[in-house]
Amino acid sequence: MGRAPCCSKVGLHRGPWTPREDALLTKYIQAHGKGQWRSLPKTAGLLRCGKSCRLRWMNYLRPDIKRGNITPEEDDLIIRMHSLLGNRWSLIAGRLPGRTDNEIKNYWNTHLSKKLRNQGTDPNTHDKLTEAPEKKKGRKKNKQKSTENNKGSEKTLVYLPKPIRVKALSSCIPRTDSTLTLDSNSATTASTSQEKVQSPEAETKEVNMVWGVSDNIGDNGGIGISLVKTMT
DNA sequence: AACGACATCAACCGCACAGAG
DNA sequence: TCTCTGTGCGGTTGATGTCGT
Repeated sequence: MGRAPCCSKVGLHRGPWTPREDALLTKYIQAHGKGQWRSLPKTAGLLRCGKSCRLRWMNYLRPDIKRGNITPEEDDLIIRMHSLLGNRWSLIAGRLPGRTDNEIKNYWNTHLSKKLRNQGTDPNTHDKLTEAPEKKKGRKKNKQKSTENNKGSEKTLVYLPKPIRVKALSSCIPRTDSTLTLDSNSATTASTSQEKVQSPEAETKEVNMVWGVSDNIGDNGGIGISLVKTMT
């Protein structure tokens, strides 16, 4: 918003989408399918850049989108997935039917990181904070940016594996939102060599547990994650 | 009621990867 | 092998809503 455009977007509409633009985009995708984002705006009659169209569709217009009302179960799942995967929002979103990476990212930044901090857990490392959780009385005076928040936890440096792209993720981990049931034991497993998360959602009902995580970067750059569950 | 501070979230950006030529 | 194009991701911004004084 405040930055210079990455490509020539002179004459293109920016900012919030209007219902008319939404309708145009939806209509076009319903008729032609998604893809070809670059040329889509032109053919659909939209004065937007392709990226913007894609984002709008993926995050808000897709018919299978479920917005708001994140359940405590989803809450818990997000937290555990984040402890395993870090800020790999798209991977986390892939495990939450109808949720988008953007929504989860926002939800994490606004709610969950705060919640964890109040519980005395470092939202970045998921370790126990040494200092007492900050007591919030009313609203804070100084607005802290997320980057500054990260600097605050500079005591314990944790080297999470560098976020990697998982090739053809959509085909490996179906985002068909029917594959995951939060409270069932028949959870899906990611069965690729690059990403293997052993159905943490299967244990959502366990309350007092500790997850030990060891991330191994494989030879092919993939992540091997092994979970060690310890009941407390 | 008015104002300022803070919270939320939609949208943007740059970067990296994959595939085609 | 290199370049170009399309796509997807994570980080960040800023408009707007909400709350406290």
